[in-house]
Amino acid sequence: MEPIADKKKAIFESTLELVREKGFHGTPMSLVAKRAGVAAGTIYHYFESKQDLIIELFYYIRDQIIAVLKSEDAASVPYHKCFFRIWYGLYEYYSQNPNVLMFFEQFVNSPYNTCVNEANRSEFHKYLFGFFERGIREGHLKPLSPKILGTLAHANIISTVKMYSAGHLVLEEGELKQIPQILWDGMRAQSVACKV
Amino acid sequence: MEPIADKKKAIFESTLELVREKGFHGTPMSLVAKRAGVAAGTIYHYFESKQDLIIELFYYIRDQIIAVLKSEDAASVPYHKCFFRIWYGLYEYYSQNPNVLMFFEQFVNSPYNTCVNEANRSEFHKYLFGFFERGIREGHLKPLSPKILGTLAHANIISTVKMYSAGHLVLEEGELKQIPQILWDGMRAQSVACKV
DNA sequence: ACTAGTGTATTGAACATTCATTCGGTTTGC
DNA sequence: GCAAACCGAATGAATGTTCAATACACTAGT
Repeated sequence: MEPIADKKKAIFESTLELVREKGFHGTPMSLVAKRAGVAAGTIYHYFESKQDLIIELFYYIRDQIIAVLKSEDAASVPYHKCFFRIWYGLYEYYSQNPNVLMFFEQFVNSPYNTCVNEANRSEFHKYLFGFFERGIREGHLKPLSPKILGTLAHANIISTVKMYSAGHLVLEEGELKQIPQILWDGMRAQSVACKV
Repeated sequence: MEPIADKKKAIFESTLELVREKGFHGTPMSLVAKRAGVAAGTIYHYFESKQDLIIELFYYIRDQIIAVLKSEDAASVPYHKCFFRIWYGLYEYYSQNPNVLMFFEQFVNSPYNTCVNEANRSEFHKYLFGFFERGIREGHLKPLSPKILGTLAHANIISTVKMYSAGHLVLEEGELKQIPQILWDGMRAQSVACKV
């Protein structure tokens, strides 16, 4: 994987910022160009069209998120610990990259999402679901579909970050620790004695 | 609250469909008009601008969702039961109105969301958080902020519906029952004996 | 070392199109 | 007969994209 050309990266970052500020429809190519410090025509040297730019950008950040996932997952670490490490890892990443989160959320809820073929979209899911598949297999988690557990976990993280960045969340000491705990308590294999 | 004029409702429904199909930026007023069976100018009789239309539409569906919430919440029903009733109620509503869900998600992740003042946005939250406040007060739920529990619960419902409507979820018998159960197990006040 | 040559990167003004909005006129309901 | 509802072609601004021209990087030949 060769390093991304400077200008290409600048165009990505510029688009990320603008989409957060103004949405897809309020982000003209002329502004993308200006903020990236390039000419309008240059964008079309790297990308076929606006749609192409946005889809490529989606892949670009998808790979970053996968990297976070990989860095926090380790078969040598106890599963329970990995679970929390991944939770915090993604939480940190999204918190520190709010542009990414907003773009991501706008993207997956927009018709662009259907432009991405299944294989590419689920590259991220492959890793996420794999982790939960392991948890089920090893008996740490309730025996549901890994897809379900993975999706619910991710939604949990994302909505926590959104609360935080919207300023709705007073991060009282320990409150941040209890959120992944809710998730864990809900998903972990219940001992029979606990049935209410 | 007087009943909404036929044309106005037609414009709302048309916009809902189109936003799902093509996103905000791919939804021209001319198409909204055509699909609603009205002239372009008529839209401007009911709404000041496109932005106004979209924000009004947001209120329109917000009120529908509040209605679902109210219809499933009843102080006379045991809390635990209400919890599941609300979960299924919203699940059903979003499942049967996928346009609403898509619009809602696009809206809250877009800059339009910042056009809505806090009081209006949180009209829905008022009811949702109120329900969780009660659960905490009565000792059914973990003593976290109602905002946190409410937001996590809603995210849980929404991502379940999205999984379903994306076709990723094989609704094996009982699998749908386990998802709110995960939520409940995570949020309910843990009896001390259960600590692992 | 110098030149000519070749392909890539970059520019930004110009173009064609799209789209939100307007407005003068027409219909409808009372 | 009047006001509100409605129409839809016209308008003007905004925007994605193109393209002819320029700058740059690199090689090969002398």
